[in-house]
Amino acid sequence: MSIIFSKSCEYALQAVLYLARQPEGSRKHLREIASDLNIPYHFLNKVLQTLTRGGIVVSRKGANGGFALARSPKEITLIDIVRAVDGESSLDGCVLGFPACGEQTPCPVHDQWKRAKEVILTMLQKKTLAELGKGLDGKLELIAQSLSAGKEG
Amino acid sequence: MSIIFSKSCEYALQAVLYLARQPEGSRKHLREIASDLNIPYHFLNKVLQTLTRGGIVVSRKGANGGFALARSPKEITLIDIVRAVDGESSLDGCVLGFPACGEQTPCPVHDQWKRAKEVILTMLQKKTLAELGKGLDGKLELIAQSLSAGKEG
DNA sequence: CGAGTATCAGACTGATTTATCCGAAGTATA
DNA sequence: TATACTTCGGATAAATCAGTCTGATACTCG
Repeated sequence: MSIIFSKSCEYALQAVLYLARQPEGSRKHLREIASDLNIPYHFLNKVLQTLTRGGIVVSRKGANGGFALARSPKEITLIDIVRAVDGESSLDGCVLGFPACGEQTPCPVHDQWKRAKEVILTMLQKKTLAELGKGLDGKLELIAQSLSAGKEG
Repeated sequence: MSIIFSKSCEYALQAVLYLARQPEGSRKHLREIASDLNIPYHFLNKVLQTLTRGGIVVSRKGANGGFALARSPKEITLIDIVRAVDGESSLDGCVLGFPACGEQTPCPVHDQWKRAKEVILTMLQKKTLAELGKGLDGKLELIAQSLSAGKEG
């Protein structure tokens, strides 16, 4: 299982990254997203509902329906998705679980964890979806390929 | 819930840190550890059994029994405990959940996550229990105090 | 309007994690 | 040997997470 993020959150991040790479104004069907990213259809359904309620994506029912980003990929960072899915405080709390850990009574790794957290937060909020998407032109396809290859084998 | 570590692992880290602060050669009862650290007795029981099997602590049954570190606090780092409880590969895998993420086909945050992972690994293996314990003389007691105060209030 | 399509919403199942309980087994002391 | 004490280990329950299913709702187009 993943570190840091729940499965729901992983799927959400993948799906949003996927939508960010679509031409602006277009919509993608749940069916297509799930199949391309190899995510269980019904599970992704719920995740996308959460993202819709969270204002990250917009949805449209019926024929010609589907999902699209609610805002431009230039205005969304990964932390927005994490907050919408795993909640606001998923990065708070003492990493060793001491309930009273804080600046006055720090746990043995308090300062070091603080530094690690900063690196993680930077990772999540420094770049927009647009910038992240650019860096991997063609790579998502490669990932998807090796992915489905692994499924068949 | 915690990032990175399971509840079992958190408890294990707390308990081992606690044992590292006891005079060498002494033993502590499960009852006392659980009460001091405010950890569910029966659950900590299981965790300490795991640590015993993992060679982190030694146990002794019966009167005058209890738990103690298997080695000197100078020879144990936190990563040893994490490995014994959460398993070897708890820090592996793509943080976004892409199964095919790697050096050839990196996910959008692959390099940044790599850096974060290094910071975390350093945190876990750079200092020994002895060094970690020294830094917080008296502080664990403070933590425990505010902890039980919170329980009563 | 009616048919077809696609998301929405909630209930449901299964797996894993967390937490609890209790009898068995080992140890010290008298 | 008897007794008290403490960990060991398996069974079980509760809670959370992951994944599945189904009917309702909303939209498009003929």
